[in-house]
Amino acid sequence: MAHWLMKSEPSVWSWTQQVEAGAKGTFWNGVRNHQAKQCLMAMKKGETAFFYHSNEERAVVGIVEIIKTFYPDPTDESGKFGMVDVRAKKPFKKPAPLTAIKGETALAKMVLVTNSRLSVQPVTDEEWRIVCAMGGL
DNA sequence: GCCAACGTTGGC
DNA sequence: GCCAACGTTGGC
Repeated sequence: MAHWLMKSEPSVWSWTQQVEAGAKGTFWNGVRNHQAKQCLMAMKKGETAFFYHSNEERAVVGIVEIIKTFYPDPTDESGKFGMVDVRAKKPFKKPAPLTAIKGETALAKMVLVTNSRLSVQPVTDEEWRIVCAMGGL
């Protein structure tokens, strides 16, 4: 099963809001980048993704689960992009900050490190395991 | 708030 | 089809 990482600015959509959305979850819209779109399209129901707070916080704060696969984003006028639905699965006991991720040599190839601007990205099994451990899981 | 990195747009 | 200009993202 594949793993992912999804970024959000906490001032726009935060982990707290994701948790409040509950088991029903919410749609993850606003992706307007083809690489990110490819990732969204590759996601399968039941797969898991890190929830990363960008900008103000810069840390992985929890895990979300994909509950609905790729479908068109009604807010995209071009009709090219789409979104998935996610629900909060598990919070990190403590956030795994970007600085810690960058300081770990085994994570040097993480997309978060090599292509910081990509908003939805794949995570390898090993990276998943290490970052979960950082988060106290 | 600044700026580097990247993606997109548009003129040629 | 190339590339300069511009806009956006996100780390610092």
